[in-house]
Amino acid sequence: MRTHLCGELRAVHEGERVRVCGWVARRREHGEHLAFVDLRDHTGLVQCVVDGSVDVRTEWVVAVEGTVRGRPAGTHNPDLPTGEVELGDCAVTVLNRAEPPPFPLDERADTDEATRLRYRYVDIRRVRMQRNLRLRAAMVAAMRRAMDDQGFCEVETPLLWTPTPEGAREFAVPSRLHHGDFYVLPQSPQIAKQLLMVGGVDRYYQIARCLRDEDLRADRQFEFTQLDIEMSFVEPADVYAAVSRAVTAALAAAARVDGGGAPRARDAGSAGADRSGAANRRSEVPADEAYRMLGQITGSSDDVPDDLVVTLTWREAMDRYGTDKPDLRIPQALVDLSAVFAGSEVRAFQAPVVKGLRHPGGASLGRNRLDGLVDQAKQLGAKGLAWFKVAGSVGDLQLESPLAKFLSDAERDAMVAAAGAAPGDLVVAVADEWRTACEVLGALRLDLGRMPVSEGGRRLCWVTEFPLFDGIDDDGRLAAAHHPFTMPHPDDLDLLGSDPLAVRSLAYDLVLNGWELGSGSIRVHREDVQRRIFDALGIAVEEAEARFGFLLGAFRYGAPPHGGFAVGVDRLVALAAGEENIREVIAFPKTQSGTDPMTGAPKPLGPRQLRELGLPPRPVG
RNA sequence: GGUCCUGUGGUGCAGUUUGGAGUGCACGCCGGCCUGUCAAGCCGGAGGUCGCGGGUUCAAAUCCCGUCAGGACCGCCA
Repeated sequence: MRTHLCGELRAVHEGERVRVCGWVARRREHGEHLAFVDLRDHTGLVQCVVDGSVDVRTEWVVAVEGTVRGRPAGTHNPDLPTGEVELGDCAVTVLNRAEPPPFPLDERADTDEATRLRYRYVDIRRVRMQRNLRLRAAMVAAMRRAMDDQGFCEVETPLLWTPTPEGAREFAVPSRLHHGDFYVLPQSPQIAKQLLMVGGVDRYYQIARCLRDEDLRADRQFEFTQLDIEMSFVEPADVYAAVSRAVTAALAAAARVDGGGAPRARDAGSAGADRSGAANRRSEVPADEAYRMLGQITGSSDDVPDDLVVTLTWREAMDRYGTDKPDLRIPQALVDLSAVFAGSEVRAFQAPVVKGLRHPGGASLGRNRLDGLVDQAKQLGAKGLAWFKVAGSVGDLQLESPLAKFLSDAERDAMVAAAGAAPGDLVVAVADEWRTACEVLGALRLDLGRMPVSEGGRRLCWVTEFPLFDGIDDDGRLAAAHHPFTMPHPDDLDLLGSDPLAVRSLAYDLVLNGWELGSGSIRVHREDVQRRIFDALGIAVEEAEARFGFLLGAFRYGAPPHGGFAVGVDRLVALAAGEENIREVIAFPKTQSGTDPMTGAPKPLGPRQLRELGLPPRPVG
């Protein structure tokens, strides 16, 4: 039906008679003797010249047969890759008419997302979505290649799984053959992949769809995709290495797609897409930056600053950034002011820990903004927030603050020094339990320093040694931070009985610019250790058998030491695409309330179907 | 479950603070003109339940209450 793609036509094709197919991006008519039709397909846009009038409209589907020719002098279009040439002597065949699109496909337009989702099939025709979907495909292909090259075996695991009362809420699927019983859709292939290790697969991966019935966010959909990995006979460093190769391969592939490889999706559609705000929000990763990162992550390059990729323990991350997923693009870190205020008369500072944060230039913040910060701190669980505007000059500092008159000169100078503050800065401080103080200031740090995803470069870090347990759950029992099969840190095994909350684990996260890209752990493979963890969690033997029987059973038949990881593909692609939310890299996402404006899902089931599934009829009213 | 933002012809906005006629801008759409445009240009035209419901008022896009939808976040979540 076609001989060429629109976006590939160049001067080398001059003289060739070609046939291209696509959608009418625009039509420019100059009376009855001359008309221009810009034809668009997924590779780009080419100008077709019709000697006469032509009955086509925007978004009609047409085939154009024409002769490639150089454009007359002075009519080249430098905004188009095909701008040196055009199709002349065109014969236009209308393959299908189309109603005017419900919103402009032009990249400059900024359309309400609900409308875009309702007509997603039209939205996908736009350059942005074409580019994002191709970027995603290229990154997934690169990850597959990286895993294959490292000797991993791709295995599919069931979508119809068994309920496991652990972790996230699950989507339930009623059984037609066993009324009253349910399958669930997997939150992740976690248990299945561990069984594959028992099965001797040794190195497993899967581009796996995961489903969690939890409230949606900019970075969370009901269904999302993970590069799921599990490996036998490994230590954490082996997992880091395997994951790093896949992630850096994906980022390098993204750089190639985005940074100059052919075809360049951004050239499709309208000319001059660079002028659009939407286009400017995207980041273009130059290939050399991706390779620089690759060198960093694998440790194979010496000429890059060490802080591009860092490894932090969970405790360090909390202490310095107040979160387990630090955005390292923000230079400010939390500082400990406990020593400064150890003997303070300020009652508010008499707490286990006083932490501070410098906000450069923050002395200019108005009272409203400051009150807002105080409210925010309280909402996050702090008893209050102290703020100090630093004024004066070095050697003669003054503080502007409700608390200023209660501070001694020594305290004032020590605080300013500890915070690294200078006149014109703001210092905020929280006195509380260590974790609360860190988390509150961590949230404020993000609020004060947040930047668009496409700015500030890419700052990857591994966060390691997460706590094994994460406080007390609603039933008064200890809760597993990761999942109950996470291996305790070998140095902390003795604390399992005495001080479980202090036990570190061999669980780790990969974090990029404040986004949690993935997480994993070394798993428990020995029954005695597993029993001690269940003991600490308050899970009786019978209960453990009931909930995880088949896994524990499998572990009795020769479980190798193993561990793994899962990379959030949607988030990785979104970051590479410079998108603020993952819906932009998913073809058919759900809205925040979990609906699909295009299909109308979720919808009621008919009475016959309900009966077959053994479900009660829908209540009326 | 909660906090905040948004909702005005097909699209994107202004108008809402301080109530006074559905007023305006840009794009698109329809018709006409136009032989080198490329976000074509020029002329004309059509198109509105100001998300929905209630209240206050002589009068509501505007103020109040409720509700729905979309989004950001908290809770929740590997």
